[in-house]
Amino acid sequence: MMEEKYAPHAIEKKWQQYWEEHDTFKREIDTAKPKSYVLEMFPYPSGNLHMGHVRNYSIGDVVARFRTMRGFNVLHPMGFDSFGMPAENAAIEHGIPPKKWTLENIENMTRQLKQLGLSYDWNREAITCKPDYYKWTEWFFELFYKRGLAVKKNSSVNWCDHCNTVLANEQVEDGKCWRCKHEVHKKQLSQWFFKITDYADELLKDLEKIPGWPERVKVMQENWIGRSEGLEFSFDVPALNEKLPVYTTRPDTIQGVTFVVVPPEHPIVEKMLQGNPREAELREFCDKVRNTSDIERTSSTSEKLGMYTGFDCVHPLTGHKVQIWITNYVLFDYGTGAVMGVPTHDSRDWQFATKYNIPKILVIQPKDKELKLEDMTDAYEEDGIMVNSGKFDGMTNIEAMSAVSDEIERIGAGKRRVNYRLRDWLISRQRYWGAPIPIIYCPNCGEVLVPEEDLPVLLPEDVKFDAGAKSPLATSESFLHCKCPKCGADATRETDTMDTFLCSSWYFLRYTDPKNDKAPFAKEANAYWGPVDQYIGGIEHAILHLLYSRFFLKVLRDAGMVDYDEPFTNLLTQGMVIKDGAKMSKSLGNVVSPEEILEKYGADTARLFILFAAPPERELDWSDSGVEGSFRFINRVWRIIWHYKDVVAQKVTSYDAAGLDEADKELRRALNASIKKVTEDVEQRFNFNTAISSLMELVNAMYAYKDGKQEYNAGLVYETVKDLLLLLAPFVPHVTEELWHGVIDENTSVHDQSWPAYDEAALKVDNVEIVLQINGKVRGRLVVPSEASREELEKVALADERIKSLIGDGTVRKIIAVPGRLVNIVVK
RNA sequence: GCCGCUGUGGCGGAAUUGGCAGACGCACUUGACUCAAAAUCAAGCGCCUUUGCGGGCGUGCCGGUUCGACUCCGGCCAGCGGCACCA
Repeated sequence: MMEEKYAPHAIEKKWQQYWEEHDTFKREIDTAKPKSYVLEMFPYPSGNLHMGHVRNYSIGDVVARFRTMRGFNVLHPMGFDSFGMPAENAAIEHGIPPKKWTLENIENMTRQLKQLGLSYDWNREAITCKPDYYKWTEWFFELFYKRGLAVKKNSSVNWCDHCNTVLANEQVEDGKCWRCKHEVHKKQLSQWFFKITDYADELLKDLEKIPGWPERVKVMQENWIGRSEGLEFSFDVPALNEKLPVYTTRPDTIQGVTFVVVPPEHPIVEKMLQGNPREAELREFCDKVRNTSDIERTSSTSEKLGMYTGFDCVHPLTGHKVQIWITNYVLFDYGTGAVMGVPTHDSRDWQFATKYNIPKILVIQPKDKELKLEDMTDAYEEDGIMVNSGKFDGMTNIEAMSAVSDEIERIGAGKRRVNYRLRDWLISRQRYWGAPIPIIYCPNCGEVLVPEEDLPVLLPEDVKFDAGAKSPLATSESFLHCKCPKCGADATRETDTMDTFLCSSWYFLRYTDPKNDKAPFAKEANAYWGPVDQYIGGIEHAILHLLYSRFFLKVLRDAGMVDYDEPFTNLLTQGMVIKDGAKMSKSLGNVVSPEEILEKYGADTARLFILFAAPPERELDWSDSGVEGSFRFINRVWRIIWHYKDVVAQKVTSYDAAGLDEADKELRRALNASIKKVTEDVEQRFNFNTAISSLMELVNAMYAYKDGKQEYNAGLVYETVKDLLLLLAPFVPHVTEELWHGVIDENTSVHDQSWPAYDEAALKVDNVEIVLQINGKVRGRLVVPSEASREELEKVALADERIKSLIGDGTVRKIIAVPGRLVNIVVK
């Protein structure tokens, strides 16, 4: 039944069809089995899979298939993150409707995914741009709205001129749009936000609850959230009868304050400008600062500029007058948007004060030397002892931090406060291809939610895509106009859509109950499957998707929909696929398309190479001859099994372990060592590369056995062939299925079998080669019984002729014997 | 500037608890098979030195701990990635 030669294409097509017909990967809740939820980040349907996808999904597939064979009920779904700009650009540039473009791409990519032989339960597919999915995205918006977590507010937001839309903070990289790489600038607009900052503290704290995440991802999230503890207090501005609040993490330096700085955006600026004798000059300066690009303005290397406003405020502790300056180096949207200036203990303030000749007061002295103001060239930012600080003098600055905070709180000038770098998540987009925001604006009732029974608000198709800076949805008359659900008056719809990252913040929950039309998912279904046990994807989502999803889940938990705190228990971030030292890209011309590899070698070779070439977290260097090597290995497996097929056909399924000869024992040892290695590498470490190399060693042992034997032990050969196929099955699912049917059992699937167990006793060898060292240098080798004791080892080592002559008349000071490994003789 | 990761043969990588550095594969060399080539099978393959046996050196660099260090400690260097005027 099996062919003599390995023909990947026919085999792969055949078994893909077989799995589909037999629903091999369909999964239902089964409380009798432990569950495991294995998930790979779903793709954006750009049209074609790239090698990064192949790597991501090959890793996930091995884990899913392995865990299935280990007895888990494995949930392994796939879908498409299918809203977003590229579909809309296709419409603008080529006149293709976004829906058509997207669905065709999904079709093509689904075909490619199926060609890879991935063990997905396609019955659970989730496609975010389909109404049966985005209905629930809209529903979640309403849930957040009702919980006070979705709010429309006017603020300074990131705007991309190229994409004609606003962007979330997380979507601005290096001052540029994450998607089109054009420069982003700030705009004052009224937009919808999700209040992720309400969860800032928990998002930070709960990183402790996910030890299964890579440290670096957690560090990135920690930095992004940017928690800091400090003091917020106010300076009185008598001339305006106002208070000017500032935030500091260094309350200990408060007596060193010699100025206060505000950015042009600060509301107090306008009050100081009106009627100011230098109004024109100051306004010109403010405009100049406002017009510098954000990247330039927020770069720490930019020159610090400022102008004195002519206004002073009063220091809350000393009562001294302090000048108020307008500058370019304060961020309006962090803290209170105003900062106290301490030139002696903050490097930025030092630069500023030096440039404008503002006085400096030293308030901290280092413990080991004495600083003199006139000798200093920069601020002293380290710890020390308080000076020039009245009653705080003599304290360490650490003590002064709390003493000053206490004092400020006592006199009622301010309070301790925690601040975050994290900003609220801007979720509205002035784009067409996204889930509509289910809000209606009524002249009488204001903002009104679309009633739940009217969801989904469907995307209209009669729109103009090149509407410029307003949402294309505003160009559809049929969409725009509606009746107020509360009072029936003529009303209009919100024309912005939601950020696609919102759609992808809950898709892993939908997979647990994908066909539900009463709710986004049933609590019971999710209680069985959730949370995701193993999540696999690219590091580029370290902040964006992985932070939003964590936030989403916490809100759903508070709403009683789920009973756990974190969506992804374990996370594996796979490295990039590179070639010739660089990321594969069209412009470099080093792209290898999965389709050409599949055509030339088939899916099994592509999968095997990608898993063998590097450990999953590291970069993978694509090598054409390496692929060739993987193909060769599969052929080698094929030939050795072809060679043994008649022995296997005898179906001798047992043998007497006590009656084995040396060659038999060696093969049996290789088999059991390989089972152990592959099991541990896949289960505990995801070291697929070393798992595969041990399988290569096993195959090499099968070749050695072939040449070293007159008569095969049929039982041992049967066991070896069978177990080899089982061990290989998660990596190369098609060829193992073919061989399984061909030589082991034509009536069952290799993928329905249990993972093989190893026999510890079979790993033992009778004799081992140990190393003889003198002063740590290898000076000889000796074969000894493997259970030889320390004393015996010492004895045989000292009896060795070569060792004896090398010791000569030196004195043996010490002998270290490690059974099974070495004897080290220390000679003087 | 701050934080993180990575440095091992010609190349990808292995060494899981401090115990033979270089598993496995790629490339290369040789042999068998062949009229020949490819494929396959078998053997060799860190560097220097030696006819050979052997000897010396070797995991980015410098030092330390140890009988013994790719592995632990201290100090550097290089490359990559993230954050970056967050007060």
